[in-house]
Amino acid sequence: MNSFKALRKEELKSMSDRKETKKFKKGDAIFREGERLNGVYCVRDGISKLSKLSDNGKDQIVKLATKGEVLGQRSLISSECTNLSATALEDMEVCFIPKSHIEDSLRDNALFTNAVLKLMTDELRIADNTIVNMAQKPVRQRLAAALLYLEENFGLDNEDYLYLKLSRSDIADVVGTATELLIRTLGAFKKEGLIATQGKRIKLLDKKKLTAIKEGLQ
Amino acid sequence: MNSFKALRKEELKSMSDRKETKKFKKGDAIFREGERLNGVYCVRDGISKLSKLSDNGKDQIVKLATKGEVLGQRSLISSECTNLSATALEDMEVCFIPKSHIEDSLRDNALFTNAVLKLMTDELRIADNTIVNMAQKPVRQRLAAALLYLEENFGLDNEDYLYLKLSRSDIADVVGTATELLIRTLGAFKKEGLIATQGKRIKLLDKKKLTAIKEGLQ
DNA sequence: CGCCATGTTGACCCAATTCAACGAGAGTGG
DNA sequence: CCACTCTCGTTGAATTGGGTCAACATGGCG
Repeated sequence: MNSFKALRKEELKSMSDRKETKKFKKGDAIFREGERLNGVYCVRDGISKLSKLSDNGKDQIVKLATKGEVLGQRSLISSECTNLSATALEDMEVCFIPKSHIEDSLRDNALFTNAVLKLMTDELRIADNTIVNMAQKPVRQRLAAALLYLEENFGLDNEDYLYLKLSRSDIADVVGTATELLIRTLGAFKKEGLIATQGKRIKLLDKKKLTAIKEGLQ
Repeated sequence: MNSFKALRKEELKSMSDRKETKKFKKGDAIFREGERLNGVYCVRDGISKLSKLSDNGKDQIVKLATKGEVLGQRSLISSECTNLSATALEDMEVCFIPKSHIEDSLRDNALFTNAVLKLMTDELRIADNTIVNMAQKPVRQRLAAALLYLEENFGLDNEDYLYLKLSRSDIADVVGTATELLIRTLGAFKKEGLIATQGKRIKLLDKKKLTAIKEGLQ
């Protein structure tokens, strides 16, 4: 899933030479909506959220990006300001790859370009599906989907709780609803025995039923 | 906006030689969600909708594609079944370009690949914005946005009505709501003097106010 | 220990869906 | 040319879903 696998050895070496490794603390902004980037950020460790502020002042999380994923490539390819903000959800280690490197590889390395292209088409498919979900499905279904997604992509900690500990309001921003309703819906899931919570931590107890809910069968 | 501009003359010629021109009548399916395509469709004339069926049985229109736009390239690049259905909204003329041609050009013509890549990033930005709108904005705002979009992209007929005459339920599928609410919201706009209607035809009367509504200022 | 951010709950209100009914135009077959 | 039916547009009323505001709890952290 990492387009950088397609880079030739020399390119990789040349990138490693020049790359800066930056560290971000939990909560730090990697970049903000509307900034002009002069490179991309490749996540070496930690998890970040990509979000966009709506007119009404609320954030919508569009994507969660983790190790190996690249932030900001879109803005770079279309040479526009960033459409999204990137924020660290954990302490992160990120390496910065200057614009010129990416441009060179896009021009000279067809394998790389095709890998990026494939990534984009995958993201586009996901985005289309998300549009349908947001437009057509109630919060209960979207929350079930989000919880399963969090387990699928970020796994569990050593006590079987979801590894990624999002704040309630971050989960609400993923689902696209108000924090209060998110909490109430989590409460409903708990009452139904689908999840358990301890503080902000969440454990999935009945993935079958959650899947059924996600698909609108309950 | 057309990635085919980046094709070399020989490629274009070779494509023209082999291309089949297909005609579709209003309402015809060009392809359906889940089909496997062995080529892409380039719209020569007419307008089509790209839509996806949600679990709950309702359609969501994700994109409207018109002259010069290409349908099905995503499925082809990621070699998957189509994620969306394409349906003719008017009588259409479409030319089919077989898979092998696209693959050849993606392999050999970096200019073409980069053009497609740029297209994808643009669509991805639009998709992200749509996600935020669907998740965060009420129907009234989304409808105002949709009407302005229809004027912007498809223009007016000779009586200043929106050129593209969508059925109420198609507009509802663009906005992501039920037909009844769509009609009521149109009614509200009419009462406020923002639009006029004659049968299914719609005329925008006050684009400033519509823009304000779209942005959540009213 | 106190403070501030976050989590939680209740109550109220508005937005949106749903079901049901009716009207109007567009074929279609008699 | 007229019923006939079918789809589409429209309206009403009932119900549910979701958002908002306000209050209060809790829990890390200086």
